[in-house]
Amino acid sequence: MKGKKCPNCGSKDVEINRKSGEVLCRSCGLVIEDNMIDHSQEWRNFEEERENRRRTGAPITHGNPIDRTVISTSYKNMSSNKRRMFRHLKKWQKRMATATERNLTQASIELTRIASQLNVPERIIEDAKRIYQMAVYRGLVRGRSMESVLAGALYAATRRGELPRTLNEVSEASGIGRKEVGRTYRFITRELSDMINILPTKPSQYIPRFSSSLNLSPKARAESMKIVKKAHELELTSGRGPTGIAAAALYIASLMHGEKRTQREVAEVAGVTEVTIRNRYKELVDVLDLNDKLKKNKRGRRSKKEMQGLND
DNA sequence: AAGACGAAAGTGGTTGA
DNA sequence: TCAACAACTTTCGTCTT
Repeated sequence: MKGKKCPNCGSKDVEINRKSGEVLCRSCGLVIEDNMIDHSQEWRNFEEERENRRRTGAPITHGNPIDRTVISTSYKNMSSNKRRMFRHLKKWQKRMATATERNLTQASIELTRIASQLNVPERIIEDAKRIYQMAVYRGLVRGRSMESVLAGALYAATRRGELPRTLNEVSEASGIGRKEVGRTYRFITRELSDMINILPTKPSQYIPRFSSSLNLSPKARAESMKIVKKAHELELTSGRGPTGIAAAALYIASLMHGEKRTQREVAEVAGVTEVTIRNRYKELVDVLDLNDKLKKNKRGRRSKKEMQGLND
């Protein structure tokens, strides 16, 4: 399988996935060949099928059939009728291909805009682009807005890149409702599960970002990391939302080091409610035996300098 | 008055029959 | 396909600082 080029972007960086029987372009995510598996597509819509195909442009399944089946340019030995027909098909082929390209260009611009609000590193933005492209080539955007799929792709990419943003954050940056982001995220990751795999996030992945949003000292941050680690060892984390655990750990750490933050403040940053923090807080304090340590610092107050830091 | 606490009812997703 | 279920949210009254 050497010398293969991606018909979409021309890159020679092509990968063969033996498990799924697909040939995948590493640069743009296009599935070039898929001989073994039939993922039955959603765009089959019986009555409306014919209409839909025309109205929505290229009937792109995973692997763009237009790129795979290049209509011959040799018109020899054809009747003039046939020739006309073939020229017609050619024209359509070109149109549909450029429509997809335009869509991807537009998406790329939009994605950059959203991502810039979240301080996401370039490599994650690129990953999100690739995920979006795969979604497009598999027809997963149909029935969804481009923005919501982008939001889902970006959320997925931040998780893959081990720098997860919360659903709240992605929702705010993209203007897509939080539930909607979650739904599309779940949908596209399920549909693309053979190409991308996403591990559950860990509370520790949120600590650095949250603690800096809360202006906590490095000492308090290290403390919260310790708490999270212990919680993990004691299996207090399974089935719980990782952001809630991170939030509670930060809250506890803030008390222990005399840098008290209110539950409200921590909840805001972590995108959970105070109730959730209280629940995790209780569990953590019970199991980790932190009661006496907390009592010592109960009078901890903020310095003026810290207050200043919060006002920007 | 602000923050913390906890009960109770509601939401949306997962799971297993 | 449906009901049971767990985690989380919303709302609200009460206690604490």
